[in-house]
Formats: sequence, structure tokens, C-alpha cells
Amino acid sequence: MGRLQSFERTTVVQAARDLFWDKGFEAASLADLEGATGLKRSSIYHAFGSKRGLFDAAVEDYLDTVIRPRLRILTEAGGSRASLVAYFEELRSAVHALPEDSPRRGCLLVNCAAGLAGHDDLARQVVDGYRSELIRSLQDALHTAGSDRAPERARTLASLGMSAMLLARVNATESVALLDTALDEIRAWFPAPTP
Amino acid sequence: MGRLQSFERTTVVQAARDLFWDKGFEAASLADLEGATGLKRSSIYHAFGSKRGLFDAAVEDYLDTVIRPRLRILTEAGGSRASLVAYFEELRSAVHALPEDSPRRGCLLVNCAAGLAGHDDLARQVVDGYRSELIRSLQDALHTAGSDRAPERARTLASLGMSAMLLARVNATESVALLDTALDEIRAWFPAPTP
DNA sequence: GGTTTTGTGTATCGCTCAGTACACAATATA
DNA sequence: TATATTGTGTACTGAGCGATACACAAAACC
Repeated sequence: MGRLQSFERTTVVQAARDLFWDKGFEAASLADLEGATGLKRSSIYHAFGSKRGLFDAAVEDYLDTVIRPRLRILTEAGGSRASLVAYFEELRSAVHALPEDSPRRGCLLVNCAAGLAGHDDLARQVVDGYRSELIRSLQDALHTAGSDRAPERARTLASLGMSAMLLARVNATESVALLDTALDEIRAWFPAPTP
Repeated sequence: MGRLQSFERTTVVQAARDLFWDKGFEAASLADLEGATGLKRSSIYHAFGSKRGLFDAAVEDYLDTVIRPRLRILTEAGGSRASLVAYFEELRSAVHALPEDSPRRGCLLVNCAAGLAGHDDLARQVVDGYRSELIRSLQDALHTAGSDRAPERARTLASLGMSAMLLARVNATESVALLDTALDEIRAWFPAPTP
């Protein structure tokens, strides 16, 4: 064969992911990416083909390591009410715990929705896929929790979640308040099981 | 004095506003702005000082001509239920009526929230000001409509509105569905007056 | 009408961007 | 060990960016 890759692909992709998460696609320059990943651009282009190729890999990693593990809370354990609460408490603690200037505030895909996805069909598809997966998971959880009006309630909860991500860097307090509102709604819809 | 300005300031600002609305701050280049406004860059810099100065003027115009007229629906006429319905029907028709590729899809400020406002304190303040004004107007309308839980309901409605704007370019159908959900909620909270 | 003051047009600045050319380094195979 | 193959480092490209310098145009004031 030939010389071996001297870097771990996943660590490089995750470093790039955090940079894109922080600054967005356009504002993250190749110089920034070199600094964040420790790679020279020759290696980046050799391994990923283009800035966009690295971004797509970063988004894929984001879906695999951030989004889907969270959504799994909603579907696994068949928990319905408990899993809805757990999902929003997880989001809440993510916004609440991170420092004000953390590069990982908010949601990479929500940020894309207002940026790239406005004029890029591929990005649009990825964002819309996330949206539909989120709504479907919420709807399933609501349905097994015995809710009538599951579709409307799923849309309401999804909106609260997306808006909270949108506001995470603008006003963290209000972002948390939106997630608390979601939790209040869930608890009002499904009275707590008395222990 | 001296030579007079040969252009109408408001028409120039609104042309720039529509371009920023469409492409965002960074992606709108000065060449684009020259094309959209019909001005040469010397005139732009003379009148607005910088690209950012023109952007700030565009945001101000956006607040004056788009945001505040809509919010006024909520506060004037003391309509409570009727004004809440009117507000979301106005949003709904804006998303529904505009062609898929309209530069005016979505909300300039919501787009800023995920872009500029992530790292620019001034933009953050503007976006947060919009958010608080929106929530307050909704809360007032809900309060005069006789709602208990006005704060939670205001947050829920604001989330549905912001998410609808966020998704306007990603999935217009779903964007409208979110606004319909808001309308359903309002109608469920406040049973219709029988004629 | 001359002068001063202000708007506009042209041409260009320095810089950063994404992407590339190419020599060199390293390792698997023969 | 020789060779083929692949990864890495250096240095660069052309294009586009925001911003500017400066000459010229036009209108208000004396």
C-alpha cells in the first residue's frame, strides 16, 4: 500500500464538527479548521475532498453522536410520559450546564436551517429529515402515552425544542424557560403516577 | 450646502433589506448590494458608513415595516382572542402566499438569531428585543382574553411562530402546519363567540 | 458667477478565502 | 532492499471580499 494515516478520523471530524457548530459553515475558514483539527489542508483535502465534504462528515457525526442518542430517549424503554420528560430534561441540562460562550451552544442543524439550508437543497434535506424524525419520535411517545391530539402536541413540543435551540445563544435563560414550558405541558397532559 | 442625494433613502434601504433577508449578512456581498440598490459603493459608504451600517438600517426598517405592524395586530383593537387569531392568520398567509423561492421567506431576525447573533452582541440584543416584544404582546393579548397561564401559553405561541419562521424555507408545508397548530390552540383555549 | 460643500464614478487597495501543485516522507509489498 | 503507493508539509494560485483614494459632478450660498 503506502504511508498510513497518522490521525484518528473520528477525532478530526469531531473537532471540525465543534468548529462548525460554533461558527457555522461559511464563517469557519480552512485556517480555522487546520487549527481545530491539527491537520494541514493538504491532509484535509486528501481525506475529505473539500470543505463541504468535511462539513458533511461533521453533520453525519453530529446526527450519530448528538441527535440520535437524544431521540433514542423518546423511543426506547417505551416510556411515553417518562421518556418525554427525560428528553426535555436532557435538552434543558445541555443548555443550562454549558458556559455562556461554549462553542456547543444550540443546535448545529437549527443553525443550518437559517443559514445554508436557505439556498442549499442538500442541507435543506438534512435539516428537514431531522425535523421529521423529531416530530415522529415525539408523536410516537405521545401516542403510547395515550394522548389524543398527538400530532398537534408533537408539533407544539417540537416547536418549543427548536425555539429553545434557536435562542440558546441569544438568551439562555429564556431558552431554558421554553424547555420548562414543554415539561410543564407534558406534566399537565399526563398526571404524574403517584409513587 | 452642496450636491443633493439622487436616491430615495428608504427605497435603497428596503432593497438592501430584501437582499439581507434573502441571503443573510455575510453572504450578501457589496457587489450584490450595488446591484440590488442601484448605488455604487462610494455612495453606499458615503451614506451608511459600512456594510454593517447599511445592514443596521435594513434591520431597523424591517422592524418598522414588517415586525411592528404585525405586533400591532396583537395590541390594538383590544381584541384578545380575535387579535391572536388575526396575528397567526397573517403569519400563515405570509408563508403560504409567497412563492417557494421568494427572497422574503421566513424572518430576517430569526435568521440572524442563528447567524450573526451567535457572536455579535449588538445583533443578539436586537434579536432578543424582538423576542421579548413578541412574548410580551402575546402575553398581553392572552391576559386580556382571560387566560390563566398566560406566560406559558405566550411562550408556546411564540415558539410556534418562531419555529414556523425557521422552517419557512426548509419545509413550507410544515411551517404552515405549525401556524395552524397555534390557531387550533387559540381556538381551543377560547371557545368561539357564537354569532 | 465664483466658491464651497456634498454626492457620485472609477479604479484600486490589502487581505482572506477555498482550493491546488508539487516535493518529500513513510510504509506496505515484491 | 527496491519500488510502488499513499499521506503530509510548503508554498502558492486566482478570485472575491470589504473598504478606500481621489477626481469629477452638481447644487447651495456668498
